[in-house]
Amino acid sequence: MTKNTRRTQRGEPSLSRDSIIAASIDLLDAGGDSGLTFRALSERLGTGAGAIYWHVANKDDLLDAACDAIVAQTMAMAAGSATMASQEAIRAIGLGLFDAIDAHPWVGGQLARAPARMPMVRILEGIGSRVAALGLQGNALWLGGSALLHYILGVAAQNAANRAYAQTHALVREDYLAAVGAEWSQLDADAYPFTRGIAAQLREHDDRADFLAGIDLILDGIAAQQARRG
Amino acid sequence: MTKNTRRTQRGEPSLSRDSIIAASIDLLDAGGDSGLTFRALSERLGTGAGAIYWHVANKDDLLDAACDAIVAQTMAMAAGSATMASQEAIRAIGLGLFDAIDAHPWVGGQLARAPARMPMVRILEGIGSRVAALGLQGNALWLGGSALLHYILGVAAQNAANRAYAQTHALVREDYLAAVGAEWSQLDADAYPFTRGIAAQLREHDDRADFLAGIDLILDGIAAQQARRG
DNA sequence: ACCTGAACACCGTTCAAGT
DNA sequence: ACCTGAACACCGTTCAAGT
Repeated sequence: MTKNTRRTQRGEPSLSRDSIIAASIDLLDAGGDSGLTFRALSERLGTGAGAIYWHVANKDDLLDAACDAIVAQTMAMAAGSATMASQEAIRAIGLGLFDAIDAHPWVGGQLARAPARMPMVRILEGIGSRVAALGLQGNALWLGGSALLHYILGVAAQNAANRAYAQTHALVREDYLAAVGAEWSQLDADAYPFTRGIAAQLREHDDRADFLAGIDLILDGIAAQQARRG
Repeated sequence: MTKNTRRTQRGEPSLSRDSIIAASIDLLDAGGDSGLTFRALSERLGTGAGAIYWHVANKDDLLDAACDAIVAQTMAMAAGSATMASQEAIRAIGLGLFDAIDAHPWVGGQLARAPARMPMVRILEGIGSRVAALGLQGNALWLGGSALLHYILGVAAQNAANRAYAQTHALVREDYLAAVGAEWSQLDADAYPFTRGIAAQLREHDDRADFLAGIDLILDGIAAQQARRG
């Protein structure tokens, strides 16, 4: 993610798709979705806005490539564990993604926005192949894989949104949760008994542990249906 | 959703928050996220852009209110069935939301973007109270409720993103799925065996049935853990 | 082949001025 | 109290012109 130094060797292009993507990731990490603009990017790279369009098609392409760089790296690390049991491997993939989105919250939003593209395919492949190794086939395999995928993407998007909201309103996690908890406590007691009841748990909960528990719930459901089919 | 007729009674404000929200929903339904602008909205309402700011705080407020109008109506309909078994009620809520997002795809994106706000609280309350009725308490209740919530929001966001992508590229569902399937079929056979294998199923699958199967998977997982706890 | 940078057609939001 | 509409500070994207 080092700053691109222009035309380091004579005749070589001063800009490359990779350096543009790396700079984009830096901007997104620093300022969230609104931190990446072609103006900020061209200033950082020391070029004009038009030059960037020679290497990327448009902003969607750029966001997709930035997201894919993070996801590809994350999946490569999580997949290194070939000797793991399938259930363990699925948890490892989930946690790897969780931590990656914790470090790069904009990735969660991008995964929710760009469906069926490479980043999602990488996750699908990682999850799906492990579900297949569990012994599922045909429709059960499809359903198990897509349930896990959608759950993971759902948590990713919500985490990203929570982070973005807190950042926009200049709140740290603690204060953000306290504010939401306070709001929920003031909901109408007849209409929102459940939400009022859990408002207190909001402050103490551990996103990462809860995320893992959700994966286990789905894995248990898969095992139960598998046992029922015999 | 009828066009606001200005100053129908003398002295009455010609604009109202409700009429602004209704017009916003129309624009979002017709043109997706990019269909809602203050310029399009003010033209449709026959006012200036500044007038709208007297009734809504900003665009986020407007999007949130539009989303909440749809979700509130959906939850009110799904909650009408008080005699249902809890598991049935959870499925009914899920399907109600699925169909609402099918009719208003932008709602899925908005749910992913605005965390812990009223639309999400309504869903949380509907789901959580039914999970509580299943007999869960304490941490198990929290985990079960949030797993179902995240799964539902994850599917909602992905469906919305798929629809938005297809609309932007002027594709009908069939052609969109065919295009994605074709892309997946051309992935490297060694790196993406799973994804290549399910590319064919992509065209035949039923989003709605798959969504329901995912809910059942989580409900089965909850039941299995409940049985284990005795 | 690659880059420049001004220009275009948009945005959300503000605000003095009106009624 | 409510509305007008021009103005402001941005966007992403294009494109003639340069090297």
